[in-house]
Amino acid sequence: MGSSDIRAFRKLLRQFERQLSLQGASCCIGVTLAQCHALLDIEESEKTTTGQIANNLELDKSTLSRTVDNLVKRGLVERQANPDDRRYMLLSLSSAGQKNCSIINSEADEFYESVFDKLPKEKREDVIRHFELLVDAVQETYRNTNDDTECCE
Amino acid sequence: MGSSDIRAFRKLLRQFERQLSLQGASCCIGVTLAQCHALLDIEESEKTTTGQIANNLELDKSTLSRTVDNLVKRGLVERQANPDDRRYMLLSLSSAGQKNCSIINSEADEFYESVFDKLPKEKREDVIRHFELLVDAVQETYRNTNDDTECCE
DNA sequence: TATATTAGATGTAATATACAACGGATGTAT
DNA sequence: ATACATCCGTTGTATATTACATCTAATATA
Repeated sequence: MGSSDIRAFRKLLRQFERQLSLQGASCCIGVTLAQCHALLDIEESEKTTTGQIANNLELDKSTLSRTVDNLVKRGLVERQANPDDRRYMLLSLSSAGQKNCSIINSEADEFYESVFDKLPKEKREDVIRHFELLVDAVQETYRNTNDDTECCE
Repeated sequence: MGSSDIRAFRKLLRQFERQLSLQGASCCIGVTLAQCHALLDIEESEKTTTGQIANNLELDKSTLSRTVDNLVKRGLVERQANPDDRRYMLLSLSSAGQKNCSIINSEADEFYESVFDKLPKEKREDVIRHFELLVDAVQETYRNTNDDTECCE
């Protein structure tokens, strides 16, 4: 693993970042990338809290409070105080929200199916498995990194 | 490749997106993610044009015009009209810009070296190679996708 | 020469985001 | 039991990114 390998990898990564941000720019049902992630997060863990999602999405709690506000205004998410501890707000999908998640999921599934169609059949699982290794390694590196030596790209 | 594989992959992808956007949020030398990408783009192809970079970064030309504005104001980039066709602006790094790129590169190199350190030695190249397959497949899918069936995540 | 196209800049508006401060709810210690 | 601390979420405020539409200057084309 010479430094030129790292450079080549980083270049790929930038390209990928651009692809992803392009994708998120205008979302099919008119939700932003963060809103979309929040929706899918809520879908996955019903009765989650605002703070939990802020953590998952690496966003400030104030940002997420407003994101959720918008989702509530659009009628996609319902917010109710947890009766056991009324500081917490429990978030769940409305039926419209569930429908929207279905749309997002089926369109995204379709997109990525066609991505994997472009790969030779025998490599598809390898690509996923190695991607998982990468994501985990990045995750772990973040955890170990103190804020001083933060990277920037 | 069942649909549950796709779902699992998409979840990984969202996690990765969050990691990357976190990383870009506050860049080491105080440039944003797009500024950073623009700098590295200019570094790579000296005497490139504003439009070229806008294409590379999938950003509107007006957005990039302002991004470059900021980089010029910060003294990192120089902008000069192409004498052969004075509609074009040729962009190049100032010496301060070169220095900044070095900083970005060395910090990012360090970060990703430590990412790959987390992987078993024999898998590192595999991870990169498979990532490249993925990025290329996504790229190709974008090219083939008409705007109607755009994905959103 | 007149018109069309192109590159980049600017006006404008929408949006995402973070930080700070605040309010109410719960836990803790004296 | 009361005072203090901590915690969750919201709101005030400021900044920055971005796109679309429009504009200007430069070049190409008919």
